[in-house]
Amino acid sequence: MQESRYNPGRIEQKWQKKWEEQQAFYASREKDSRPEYYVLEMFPYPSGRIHMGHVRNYSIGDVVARTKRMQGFNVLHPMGWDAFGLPAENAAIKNKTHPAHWTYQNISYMREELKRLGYSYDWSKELATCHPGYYKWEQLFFIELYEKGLVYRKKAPVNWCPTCLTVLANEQVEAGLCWRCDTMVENRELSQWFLRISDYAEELLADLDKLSTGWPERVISMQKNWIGKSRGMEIDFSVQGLDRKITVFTTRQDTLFGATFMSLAPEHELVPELISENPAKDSILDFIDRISAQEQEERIAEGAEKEGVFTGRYCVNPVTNEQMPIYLANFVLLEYGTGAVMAVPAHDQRDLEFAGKYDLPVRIVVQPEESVPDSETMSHAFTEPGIAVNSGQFDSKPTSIVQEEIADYLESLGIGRRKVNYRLRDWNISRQRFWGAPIPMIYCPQCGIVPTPRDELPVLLPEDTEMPPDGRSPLPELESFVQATCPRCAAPARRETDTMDTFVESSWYFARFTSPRREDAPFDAGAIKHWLPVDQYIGGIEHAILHLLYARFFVKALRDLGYWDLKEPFANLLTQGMVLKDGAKMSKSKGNVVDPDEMISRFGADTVRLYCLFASPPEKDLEWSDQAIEGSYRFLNRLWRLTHDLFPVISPVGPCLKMNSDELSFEEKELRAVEHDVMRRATRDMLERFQFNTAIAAAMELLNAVNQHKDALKSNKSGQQILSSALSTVLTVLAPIVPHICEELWSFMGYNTPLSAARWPAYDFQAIEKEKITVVIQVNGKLRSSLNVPADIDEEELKRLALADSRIQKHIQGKTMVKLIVIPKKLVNIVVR
RNA sequence: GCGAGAGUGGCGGAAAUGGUAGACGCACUGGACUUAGGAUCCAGCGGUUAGUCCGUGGGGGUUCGACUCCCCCCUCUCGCACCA
Repeated sequence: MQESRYNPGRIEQKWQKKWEEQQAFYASREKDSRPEYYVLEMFPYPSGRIHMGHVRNYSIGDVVARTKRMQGFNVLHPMGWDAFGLPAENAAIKNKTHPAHWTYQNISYMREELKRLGYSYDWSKELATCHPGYYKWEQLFFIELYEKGLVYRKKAPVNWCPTCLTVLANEQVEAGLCWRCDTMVENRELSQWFLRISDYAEELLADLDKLSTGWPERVISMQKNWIGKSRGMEIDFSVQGLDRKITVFTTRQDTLFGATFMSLAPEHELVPELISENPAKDSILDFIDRISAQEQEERIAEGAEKEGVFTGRYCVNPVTNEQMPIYLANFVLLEYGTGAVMAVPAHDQRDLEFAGKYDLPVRIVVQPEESVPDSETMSHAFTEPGIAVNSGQFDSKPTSIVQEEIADYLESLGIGRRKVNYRLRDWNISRQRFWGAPIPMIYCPQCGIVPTPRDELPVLLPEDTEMPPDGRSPLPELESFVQATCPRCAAPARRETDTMDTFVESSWYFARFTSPRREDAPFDAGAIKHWLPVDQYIGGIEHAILHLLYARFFVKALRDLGYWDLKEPFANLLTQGMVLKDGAKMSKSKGNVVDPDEMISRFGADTVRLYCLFASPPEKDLEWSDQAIEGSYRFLNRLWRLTHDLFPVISPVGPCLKMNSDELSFEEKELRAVEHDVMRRATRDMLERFQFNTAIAAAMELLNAVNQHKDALKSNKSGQQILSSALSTVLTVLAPIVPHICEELWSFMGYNTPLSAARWPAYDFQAIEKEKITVVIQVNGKLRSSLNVPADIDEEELKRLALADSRIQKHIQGKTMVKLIVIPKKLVNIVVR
């Protein structure tokens, strides 16, 4: 017996159980001829509880998965856990337990939370990246990449976070602060493992074009920016009195004649030699120490004073043959280009400021066409293109030409080379942490660095260890872990104790989802071919650079290891906006967190899902409102009540019922027209535009129309059928959004196959066509009247009616009609003078 | 500074290709039903008037007609930033 009151708790549990028993969302590629569709949401870190951002992300993904299924696709929709990471270590220390324990506990709690939301995941594909069955393959990739030369170890100045006690990748440093804990990052020298992502810079950049139809412009531009390609030259300058040359990178070789001094990064490798005979050596060393000791942030802070020191040496400008004093300058970065800059003060603002401070010559070599700047008084460098002057044989030519001609000239002399430079650096994946995938390398005193043999993988993370309370990784002191035998010479050796950056795990999990239990290989080749690339990827904009760039790189690197011929991981990307409360991101410190569990127990999962999708379109930020969510709850109650009220007259006729319109009454046609039009709009909004808010609005309109027409229609057979069809359409459209209540009402209406397996109906275009339509009449483009006329009215008749309209008459009387514009079925515009 | 996105009622937001601005919802107002209602139902709801006029950040322009297209400007958000 049906309850008359809407009880979300009861029905949600009921349907979740049914879906699970029936394995309704199990994805198999065997014996399935349907086209495949892979929809994936960014998997969560198992922090303990899901938050509203997850709910929004996964609700969007679930609508996509469910609509695609209804559309006849074989949908893969998996979920898993990005399970390595520092918080587990901190929690383990605090609770005197093992990070694995904390992590798996969180996973089981959060899995239940997700299940309570009714997402249509294929839980049989679930994976956790901290499981040896997962990271084993990551270790294999590491070794294969090492053997291919795409992994290397080098001593490098690294970003060290003193709070997290680990190294951070450049991408993980935001304005000089640790991305995770906002601590000021320090510079340190450490030997680290790097992935050669910079080898793929050009391909990563070029392939962004392939993504331009499926990815947001914003993300593409951020990635382009990050890769930072610039074209220019490397130019050699010989140092006077030393058999050395300094190589610079410049994009403005056309200004070479204006290069009047040289700026080096204080850490530049030639510096010791350059200053070795300088009597003021000590003060120069002091300068270097001072600058090097500066925090990264301080050194590159906006408006930081230009500072430098003269080395006492000169180099020679190869085209003017003039002496250029060599300076060390605080603003020159060792990491970019060659760590050396030819200074052209007239045409570079930084160089101009530096020249002003140290009284160095300014020589104008590019002029705008109209005016001539004065090198004595200029305060802003002229950086635009212009005409070359003071540039020998290149004079009077436009700089764009000079660019090429100087490049040719320097190349012919062998002192310069055209060069493309990228801002993208290699990816440092070493972390001095415990809770991560161990880097599978062995240090042998005789043989050096040797990979762990493949048949010894995985290098297991010890499960019986205790976390040192100071937060350091226990691995270096854990002899049972560290002690190894050299695979090459069998001598006692030591294991690498660094673990991998957790972004490595998330760089390939989407592929593992296609065959997550496979034990003899990372991927099932057939499954890869079948499912990949991900058709629709959904997640937060905060991953626009880090995660998405790494994943793209991994796909290309694994392609080069022979795993697939895939070029890109994610064909389409949807970046959803943040969930805000009181205009700000939810956070514990602000005390504006809305707890999903609490909302679910108050209103039910369907209401929470509905609100998340209705309050704004997916890409925009969503402002959480405790008041507005009640509106969503009210709507579901209305849907429930109306369906029950109509119970005596409704029957399972199917959505968008095909009927012969000629035999219907006016009201019947009206409702039927709304129904089919709503179906049309919902199809467009949900399937093509991912604008669920307007699709929901359409469903609400249809329910309003049912309510409005119900008394007139429920007394006869065809009216009842129209009502039943309209209600069925409401349920069908809303099924992907609020699946539990729709399933319940669907079965209540008498359907005996579940809505989750129903087909997305086709609407009847003719049903939408109305017999009488409203045509707007304008005079000089201003709305003056409107007419209710037959849809098939003849144009001449429409003009006649428009001109005869009394309200129109008033506006055109005594004036000359210049023009009469008729837009069929829309409007008439009378232009008078 | 460079790149991207966005400015529409009290609020969240609608308006494919230029063609009734404000769909849908929240809040609010009035009414009905009720012992009561913060439940539900019905009606109203951009501003302003006597029929009007004004309204999509501001200013120009194109057009019979502009939230939509073009130019200039302002504001906000995000990303990058002493990148040579």
